[in-house]
Amino acid sequence: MAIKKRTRIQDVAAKANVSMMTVSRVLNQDAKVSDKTREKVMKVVKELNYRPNVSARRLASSKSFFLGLLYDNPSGSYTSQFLLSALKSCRAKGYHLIVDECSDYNQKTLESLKELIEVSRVDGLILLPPICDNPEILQVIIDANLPFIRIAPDTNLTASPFICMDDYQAAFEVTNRLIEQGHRKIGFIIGHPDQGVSRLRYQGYLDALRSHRINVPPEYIEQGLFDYKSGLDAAMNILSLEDKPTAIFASNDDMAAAVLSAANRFKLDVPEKLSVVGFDDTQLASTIWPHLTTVRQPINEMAALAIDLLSSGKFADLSLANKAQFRHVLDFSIIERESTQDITA
Amino acid sequence: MAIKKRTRIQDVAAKANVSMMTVSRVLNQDAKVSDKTREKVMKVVKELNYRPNVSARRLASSKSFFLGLLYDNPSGSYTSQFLLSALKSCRAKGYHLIVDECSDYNQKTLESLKELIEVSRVDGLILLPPICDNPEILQVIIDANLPFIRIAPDTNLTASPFICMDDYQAAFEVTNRLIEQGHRKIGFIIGHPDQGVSRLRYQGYLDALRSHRINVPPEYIEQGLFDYKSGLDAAMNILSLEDKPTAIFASNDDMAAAVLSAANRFKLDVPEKLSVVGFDDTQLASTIWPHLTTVRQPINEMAALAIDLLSSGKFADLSLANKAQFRHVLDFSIIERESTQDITA
DNA sequence: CTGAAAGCGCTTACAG
DNA sequence: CTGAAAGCGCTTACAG
Repeated sequence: MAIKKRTRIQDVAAKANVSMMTVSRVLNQDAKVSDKTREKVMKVVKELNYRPNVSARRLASSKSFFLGLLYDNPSGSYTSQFLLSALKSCRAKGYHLIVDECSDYNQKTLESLKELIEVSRVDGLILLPPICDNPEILQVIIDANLPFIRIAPDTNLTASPFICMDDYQAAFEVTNRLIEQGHRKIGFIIGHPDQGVSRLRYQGYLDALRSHRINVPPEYIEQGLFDYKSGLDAAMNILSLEDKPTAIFASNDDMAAAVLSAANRFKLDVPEKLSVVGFDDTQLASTIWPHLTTVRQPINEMAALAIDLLSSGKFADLSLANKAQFRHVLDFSIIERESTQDITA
Repeated sequence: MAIKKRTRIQDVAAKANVSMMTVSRVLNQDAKVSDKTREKVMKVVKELNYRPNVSARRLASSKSFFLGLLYDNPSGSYTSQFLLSALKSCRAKGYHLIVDECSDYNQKTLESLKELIEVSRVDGLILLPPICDNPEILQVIIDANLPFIRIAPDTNLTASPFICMDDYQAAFEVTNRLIEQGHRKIGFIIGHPDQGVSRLRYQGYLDALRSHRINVPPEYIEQGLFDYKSGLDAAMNILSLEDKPTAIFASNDDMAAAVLSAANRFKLDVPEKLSVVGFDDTQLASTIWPHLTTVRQPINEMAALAIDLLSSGKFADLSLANKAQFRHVLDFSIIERESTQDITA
């Protein structure tokens, strides 16, 4: 089979009657090209369907066209969904994503990170929660003077631009929704104490209750760890109470799934006897029965934005001074499914 | 901050008193180097912690050091687990993985694949089921004369080396286990008809019953599609029967989760009144309650092996003549959890 | 078995 | 605003 030669920058230059340099400048958004030349070049680029050779570009330039993604928990569907989106965005932008797992945080993690910076020479880094709040890791990245973006960070909010959703508002609204549906006795399972979103969701829940002058007994509130087991323990405690709540809001879907199981053990039909709300809208939410009412996180959008910020030179301008570019709060939505019910009737 | 210069092949060559070429040969496993020279070079490589620059290598050589992964279903935890492992293995071998989604199979899919081959110039491809059985896709890859490995293929078994587990044997054994536990009335939910593993699992179930001379009424067997909804429909049908089974074996975990929900609706306690078995040991299996008894697929091992075969030059030797290298059947294991119970007592 | 030269396809740095 | 030269760090192809 004859192997088709890939179009090179030279081919474009020849056909457009300019030098390679000019083509290179056009492609790299260099300002110093006349509009006329730029258009001429772009026309040929499209005709020839030219796509720069990433390896040559990487070799010649100071940029590596690698981006790194650091994550903690490989099993979470949050992580894998984010990863898939990030991979897709990177490919579209001619970058490659290097993924590094940082669970079991230890000295090796830091060495692995340093290798990512020094050997792979990533141009930028994305940190998922909760690794994005680890001070030692942040310090290494800051020392290397590397651009990085954090997803839903909790601390050091001025250390880097970050992307998040309004966890507080989402929890507030979904709690409000339960109240609208007639619920007054609403239990809550708090998320993992290491994650900032846990506090935000908890506060949203509390404030929604307060704004309706609803008091909730302390036994209705349990600490969880974002996993199924902790959710089950918490739910068993709450549902063992003499005076049971009519609804339980769990800080993520995994724990909400556990609430479903606990309700089952207590022979409490969901949603007839107990409404259950989760958070995240992971795949689990529409896998278990009844399907969970939950809050959808814009995971794909977060990933795409992170890659976009890091790959487009925009990052250089970012600073605390430039607030608008610094903090990105994306929209969530509340998904009502079969696990909640209006009890005003 | 002073940027540390990366060690280059020249640095190694200089320190080892040989030419760059010799270092290159040692690193690329070229046979024609004396043992003495090889050792000398390797010693320096280790001392300097030299790691070749992938981009330079890629640019100079005919290999791209890119591997492609084609998958269908992005939401399956099977897919994401495979992906994560493959990513890890690739990085360890100096390769990069380009991931391409082929769901909604259409003309665009083929074009995207051609781009992967012609523009990205992948050195090899991994196909996940069921895309690995698509004849048009296979034809494109074969025409391009590209090495590829399929995971759990159903058809065209001689078209490429493949990796799988013994789905038949696993289904046989897990059904046997149910029989040992006293179950005689065992329902079954078949997997998606497009996937070869569905038939293998079904056959394993049938043969286990037959080997114990157990007859099962046809109403105990339902067709599913590997998703929750189809599993729910199937389970509702089976559990609506007057003479209910004491156990249901679903062809994957998602459908087994649905059986749990259906049992719940019929007020059948699991495992007291109904034992439930899944397949795959995805995260879901240990998330829902009760935790599922299921078959663990060696997903991580499959991914690592696929990358290993494609990245090590071994592939060139592979052919039908070399059977041992052609068909890789990895070990499974049966995981017993809380969804099954012995009823002989 | 080992090496000197050329080149992969880009960008950097310097000119004009 | 545009271009000619040099070089990124490797490997291929050719010598010896």
